[in-house]
Amino acid sequence: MTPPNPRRGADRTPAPRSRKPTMADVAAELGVSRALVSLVFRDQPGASPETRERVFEAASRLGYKPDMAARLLARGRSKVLGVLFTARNPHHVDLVEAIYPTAEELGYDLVLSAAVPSRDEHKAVEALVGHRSEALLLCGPTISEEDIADLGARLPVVVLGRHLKSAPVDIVTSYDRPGAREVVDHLVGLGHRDIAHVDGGSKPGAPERRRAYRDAMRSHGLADRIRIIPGNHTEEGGQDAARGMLADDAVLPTAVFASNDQCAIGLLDVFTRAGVKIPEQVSIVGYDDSHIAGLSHIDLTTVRQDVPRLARLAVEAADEQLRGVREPGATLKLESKLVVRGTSGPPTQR
Amino acid sequence: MTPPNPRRGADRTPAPRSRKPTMADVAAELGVSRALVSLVFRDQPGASPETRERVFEAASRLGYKPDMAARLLARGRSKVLGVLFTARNPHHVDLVEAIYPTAEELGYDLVLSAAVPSRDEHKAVEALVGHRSEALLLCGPTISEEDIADLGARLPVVVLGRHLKSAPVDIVTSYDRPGAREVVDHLVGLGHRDIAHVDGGSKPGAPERRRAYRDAMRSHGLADRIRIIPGNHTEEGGQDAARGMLADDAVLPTAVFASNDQCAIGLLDVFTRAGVKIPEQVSIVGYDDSHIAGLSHIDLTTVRQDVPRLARLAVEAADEQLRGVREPGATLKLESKLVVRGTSGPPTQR
DNA sequence: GCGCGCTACTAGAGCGCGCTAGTACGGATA
DNA sequence: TATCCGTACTAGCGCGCTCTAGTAGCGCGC
Repeated sequence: MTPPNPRRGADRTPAPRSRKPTMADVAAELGVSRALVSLVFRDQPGASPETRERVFEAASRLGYKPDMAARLLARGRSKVLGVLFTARNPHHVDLVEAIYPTAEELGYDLVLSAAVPSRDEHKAVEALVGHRSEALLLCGPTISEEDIADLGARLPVVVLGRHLKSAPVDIVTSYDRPGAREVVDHLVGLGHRDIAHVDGGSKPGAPERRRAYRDAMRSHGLADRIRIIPGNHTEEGGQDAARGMLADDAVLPTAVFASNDQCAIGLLDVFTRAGVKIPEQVSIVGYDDSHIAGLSHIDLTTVRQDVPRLARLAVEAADEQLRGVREPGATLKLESKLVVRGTSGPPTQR
Repeated sequence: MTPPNPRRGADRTPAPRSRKPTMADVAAELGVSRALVSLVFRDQPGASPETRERVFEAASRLGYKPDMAARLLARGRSKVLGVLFTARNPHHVDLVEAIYPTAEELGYDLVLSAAVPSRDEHKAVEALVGHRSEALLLCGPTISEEDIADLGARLPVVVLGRHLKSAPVDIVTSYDRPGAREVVDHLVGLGHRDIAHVDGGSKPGAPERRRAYRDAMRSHGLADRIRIIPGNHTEEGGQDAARGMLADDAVLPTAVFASNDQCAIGLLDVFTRAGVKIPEQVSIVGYDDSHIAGLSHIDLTTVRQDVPRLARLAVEAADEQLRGVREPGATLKLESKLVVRGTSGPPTQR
């Protein structure tokens, strides 16, 4: 007897609750075979309507629920999609919400795994793979491109909101250029010329937005006004950037385009607190239009990504890879568009 | 041949990727038994250090990862905790973040299931059970007490942040009375007398907070100033309540105590937008101290729940139930405390 | 020299289910 | 009556793993 498991029973039945009923229990109850019960629960042809009725009745009477783990194991296909997201990122939360309906429609079950401070993305992804996800949907993953490529070699992977040079995975994201372009157009149209950009470092989407900002500024003849302030995609990043700008001897820009909404909110926080009037003294524009941006108290001008379609395309891409109808490596891009709210307005004269 | 599955192979191997290696592959590679590989991966005694080394080496060379589904099936204990949360609720997100470390410490794996608009809590819970969760942690569940009791009869359940009269489940929550008491004390101390409460209807925690507000008001001799405005635990709830108060002919209260942070933020939104100065004209206090409340732009005075301890106690409670060391039905309550920030201040004279 | 206990390992059943390849049977066709 | 077909069902293997009950081999004391 091995010390860690003195008695099988003690470990197998943790609480004195009644054992979960299985398919065999239902079959025995009705005096039929397991296979028949299985047919009924899989909604496959081969059982008479009366039998189906009886099976369902007996099952609910016994409290039988199909066991996913066994089902996954027995089926070649698990029909489970693993979703990695960052708990703190409201845009990711929006994506997760939007992924559910399409997944259900295509017959997939979802397993979520959150990257949180105490648990990095590697662990989160391992958990998903371990739970037999057939494919992975990664919301703005920050792990290295090599790691993503390795994952992509093992199973179908769809990356949301991040560009990759060359990984055997599908990519679903928004065009950054038109969005950033619209932001700069909007601000220039309001009369701004000193438009700074707080970037997101190397976070997903950030390099592209930075580049798009630069291009848009140049095309407005504002190349000499390009000002990029290092930041990242968190409130803290925005706060730090704002503090830096306030401490700086140089005058404040009249408008700041942040790399995402959280960063913009961080800017908003520090500026408001410092008595800087928004948008009179400084206009602020974010990116993502996460649900938090629309709150009227925040009321952030931002670039809306088409979250429902992003989510739908991502799930469909995963499904296509799983069905083998095409090779991985597709890149799908959606239009995004400016949503003007209260944090942007014409600059006041100095 | 059944039409839905023309060829087994076609359905079994969705993509032309190489089959996932199994324990048998690792064992064959080394010329040992599967059981030995199993021992090594479970970190059980009975294998020599050299063998362990060789097993790990071969496993990583082949890209072997243990298959959870099979492991869950074979093990009596799955060591999986199912966590239900509401994606949109930042306090729930905080809880999820906090649950991970303790779960890991006690050797549990987590499966998350989000309740989102298109997918109610019943479905989310079924998914958790189907994925073989041994126990359920429910963050502020809104399903009926009967449903929770039924769940509790099937497997260990721990409810966070909601009181229940009589269900065979563990409850981990905060004392509402001292928190609400502190809020009212604080506001009264600042000079407020017209302190309204926007409640959360029947949402988890709301009835208790409402009652605690009433009691606190009474004990300050402000029974005649008690004013309860129907709301709920979303931004929209707070917004509606604020609009109602603004439309009302009666004068605004000088302070509003909201049933949770999201509701408070909704109030903040509408008031700010209507030109009501916060906190000069109206002080606003929330409840939960979710990470969003601390943003300096929101800077909400609120009641902090001890999220890390709540999370730890919840996981420990689930573990205790699973180990059978006690019957379910325990109620654990933690202290919570007021965090004074910028949305509360002395009332101005009228 | 023999049993003893220990370490290092293996055989094989079984977890709950899905799926292929059947069988049994009633009725239509030849 | 023999053949064929379709419907309603069943037998039993196998998914990848865990776990109990072993066995083989080795040094040890008496």
